[in-house]
Amino acid sequence: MMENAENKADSQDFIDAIELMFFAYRDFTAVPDEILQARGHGRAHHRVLHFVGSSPGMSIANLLDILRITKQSLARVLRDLIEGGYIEQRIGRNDRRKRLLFLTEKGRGLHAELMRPQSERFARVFSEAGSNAYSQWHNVMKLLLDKSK
Amino acid sequence: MMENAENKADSQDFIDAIELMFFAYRDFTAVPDEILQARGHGRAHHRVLHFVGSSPGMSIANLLDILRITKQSLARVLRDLIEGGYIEQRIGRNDRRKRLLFLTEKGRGLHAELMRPQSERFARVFSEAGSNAYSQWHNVMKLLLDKSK
DNA sequence: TTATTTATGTCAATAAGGCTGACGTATTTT
DNA sequence: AAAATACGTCAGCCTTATTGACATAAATAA
Repeated sequence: MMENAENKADSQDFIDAIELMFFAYRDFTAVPDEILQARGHGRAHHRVLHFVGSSPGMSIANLLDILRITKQSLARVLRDLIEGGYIEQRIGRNDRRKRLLFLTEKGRGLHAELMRPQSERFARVFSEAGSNAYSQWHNVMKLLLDKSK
Repeated sequence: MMENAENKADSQDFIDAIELMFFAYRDFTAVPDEILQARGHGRAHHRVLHFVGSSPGMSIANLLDILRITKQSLARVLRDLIEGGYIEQRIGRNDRRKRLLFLTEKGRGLHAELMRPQSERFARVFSEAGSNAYSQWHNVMKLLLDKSK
């Protein structure tokens, strides 16, 4: 590893990085938030739709693990989505205690609508940033995660 | 190393990127959230401390612009921080309507305590990710921001 | 000088989305 | 048969956000 002072992130860079996390997340969630608000849902609904959409058949416990919220908090959002016809539950075949979650046709429609602006944003960003920008960015973001949990 | 011959981000990569934004932000804010909760504050207090700390002397309107919340929302948090002795207001010299915000000594202490785990996290990440990881990551994050606002 | 705009403060009501605690039920595991 | 697991639900509370209305002081425009 090069001890090149110019290339090395310093403490001002860390402050900038902290702020970038805030601004990027704020702007990134703004468009789906608006779409959802118009339908009477919120960001919490988006997250559930997203994870059920990208991992169909996940259990409640599985989803709680990902979201790191309590089952009481999830219950309210999930009830909205089930009553609204976006998500359906099916009893597990192997373990009949489990309620496996799936998007309905309507749910897939909303999920796609919410994902589109974010996918387009990333498509534009990675196209502007150059050919290997994705793998570099992805690598840093992965390292930011808590692996202990 | 090279799994993708074209090196171009595809739609599965965009889904991964969307999830990385969620997980990275969740994990990134978890440690300061715990520190603050133990003192009876929340994430909103952190944001105010952070921006006042890194731009001393900013006005209320300035801070509202950055946070994109209403003044009524800010008021509660700011009152906590002023009454708790973390932030002080000084009347603007040029424009006496403005209330310029500064951290007190106590505020700088808490600010540093909150920033430390996040700085250390970034220091570790960028050290593991290689010498030019910071500038690449930074570039992508900047492109993610809404420039229109 | 008077009128208006700007910067800020504050009161009241409301909502979303978290939390803890407690209890119930069905199902699986021991 | 007993215990653990997966889930549902009721009740109450907190933080952080919202909208709307109104007040005050200071700067700026007419």
